[in-house]
Amino acid sequence: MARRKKGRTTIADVAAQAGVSPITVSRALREPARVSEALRRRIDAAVRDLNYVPDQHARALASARTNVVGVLVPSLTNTVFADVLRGVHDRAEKTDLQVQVANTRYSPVEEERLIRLFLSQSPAGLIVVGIDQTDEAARLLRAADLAVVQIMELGPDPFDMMVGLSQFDAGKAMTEHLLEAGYRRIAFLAARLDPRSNRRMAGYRAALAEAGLGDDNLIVRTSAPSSVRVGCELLREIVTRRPDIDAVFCNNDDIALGVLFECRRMGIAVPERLGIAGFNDFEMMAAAEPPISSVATERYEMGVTAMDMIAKTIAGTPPERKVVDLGFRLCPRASTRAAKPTQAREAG
Amino acid sequence: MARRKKGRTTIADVAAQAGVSPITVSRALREPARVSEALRRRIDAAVRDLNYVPDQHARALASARTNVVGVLVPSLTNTVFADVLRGVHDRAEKTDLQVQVANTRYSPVEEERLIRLFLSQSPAGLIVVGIDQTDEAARLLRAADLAVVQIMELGPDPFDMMVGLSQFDAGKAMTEHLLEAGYRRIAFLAARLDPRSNRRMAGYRAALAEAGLGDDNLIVRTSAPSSVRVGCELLREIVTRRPDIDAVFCNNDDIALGVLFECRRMGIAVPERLGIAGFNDFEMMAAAEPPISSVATERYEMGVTAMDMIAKTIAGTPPERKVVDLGFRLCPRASTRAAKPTQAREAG
DNA sequence: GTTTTCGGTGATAGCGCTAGCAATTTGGCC
DNA sequence: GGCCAAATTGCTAGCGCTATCACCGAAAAC
Repeated sequence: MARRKKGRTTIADVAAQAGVSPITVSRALREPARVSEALRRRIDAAVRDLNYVPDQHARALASARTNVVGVLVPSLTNTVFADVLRGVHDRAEKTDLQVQVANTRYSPVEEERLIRLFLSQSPAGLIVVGIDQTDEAARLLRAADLAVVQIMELGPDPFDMMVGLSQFDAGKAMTEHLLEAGYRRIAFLAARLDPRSNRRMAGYRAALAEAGLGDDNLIVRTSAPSSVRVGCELLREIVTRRPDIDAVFCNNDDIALGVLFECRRMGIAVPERLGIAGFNDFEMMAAAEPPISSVATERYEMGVTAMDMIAKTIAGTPPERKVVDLGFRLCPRASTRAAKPTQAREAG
Repeated sequence: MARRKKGRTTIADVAAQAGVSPITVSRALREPARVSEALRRRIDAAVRDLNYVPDQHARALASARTNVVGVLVPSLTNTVFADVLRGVHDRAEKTDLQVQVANTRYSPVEEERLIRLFLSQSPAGLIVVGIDQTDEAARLLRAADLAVVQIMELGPDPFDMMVGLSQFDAGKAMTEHLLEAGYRRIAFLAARLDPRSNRRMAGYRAALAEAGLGDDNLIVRTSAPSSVRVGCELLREIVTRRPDIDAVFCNNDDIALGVLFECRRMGIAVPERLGIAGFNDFEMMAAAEPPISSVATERYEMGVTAMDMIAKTIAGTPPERKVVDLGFRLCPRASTRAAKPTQAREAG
């Protein structure tokens, strides 16, 4: 919308009011330590008096640096990323950093395009999800001189910083929990598999293999995006294909919820006849009837930490640890409390 | 992150390559119609050749206008707003507009602060939720020369543009559905009430009053933010206080889900002993057992439309209709199919 | 044929800020 | 008391782009 910003209060106005040169005001604002106490006070007063707000565009143009942190997420509706974004925004609010979100739609190619787009605007930092960027995207990020944080999972050879958890370990831990609860024929239900789901599934496979119970016929997936309805459908599919299963490990809570509803519809007793486990530990899992076991992850904290690492890096005091493992928390609930006691380990 | 953008390809590089002046390139990019066909082609080729990306900061500084659209939402985790934001982002992607999201945390004061902050950066447009801004915020928005869209609900005297639905009508419609289904003692359960919830509740009250069934003792609320667990608690509270209720209209789907789970725990038959209705029509409602009645709203479409209105306004071709009613859709399901047939209307 | 119009293009002058260096002041030291 | 280093402040010159006005040639009008 056109319009000269006629009235805009500029740094020159502040300088005049404080009786100093504009550049001194600029410094007082950016590096207070380099300006004498007396001037700093006069300048601060003038800034407040005039209600001065620096023009980010002029600042960016002159300094070739911005206060924008780009965040590339695979989905804007998935609660998992909404939680992360809340953390990112909350932490950003305490700084003068601006958050710019973009949606990669789970496509590495789209992600690369967006990384290029962001880099052309010299952001102060970039937050990307996971470790499966395209080779070219990885090259660009490594070459770029900015703060980059990879979130949601951990991996070797980070571009720069990293905060997440081992999806493999988490998937394995839940599977081991099911085994210990006495379940033996544990299916894995998943909708469209993103890289993190894949690693959770790998954890599931590893646990079953170690118990001598591996069986790829127990895995059911679909290419549809995840939803409660898909959970219903996946349950129908697995009980048709393998009526002998005694538990399902759902790749996420939406699916687990759908499974629970479908069990109710089909008259399958949970947890006696079928154990149900989810992943993410959405709030509803504990409130369900029966409460559904899940794996809690520190999503909000992940967003906060990622932003914190970037803020610290920009401030010139990079975080001590460049890779942070936020872990996960197994939340066993009634949905996996099988009749049989813990005679686990003895394999089946 | 310091660093001169040394290599940056500028408009001058493009101009040189195309053999024209920089200003002509600038025009070719912004108002292609004003440049001759021949030059436009040469310039487009040069842009592609050099991989030129305009510097948004320089552009903003020189023109005193930006391509930023601010979006102020009350919550970043509420799925309702996540849906809207997805629409906003999707539509923004087709333009060169950038989306800047901020969280008001349901506080009008915080909203006013953020509006001030945004306005100081002369955004191209602003999307705000609802019609309950502070007087000062309203004054600022009316005075500002930019595209403003109010979303989620409708009301008299819009600042500029508006896209939403009548929350009152939606609340009333669902209540009338419950009455027609034969329910007579219909409770209203709500967590922290935002202005839109309040208007839905007003619709509920109006419908009951018209049926001669009004009774404020049927309303239960809490100041806690909404969640499934809160739904469980609210159900316990209402059945203790009023064991005679035969249906609950939940202010949103989270609560409805909690109610369903708690009914199961307490052995209350749904829909025979108790009808359950929610609001928003989240995907899980149709998949639940029994499927839960709800009111669907066009949240994604609302985000798309709001952004579209802004894009059109900025392009100089404002939308024909400045106020768009996207309506709602009643989704009756098994959870409100009471035993008694439709002998409604006759009041009770 | 001259003037008016006008589509198309270019030259100039900043937008508000900061990098880089110069100038000035202060303080410490012999 | 003079000199150098450090601390403090200011000047100059843009960052990359666009608003504004000026210009030019060709079609339209007289």
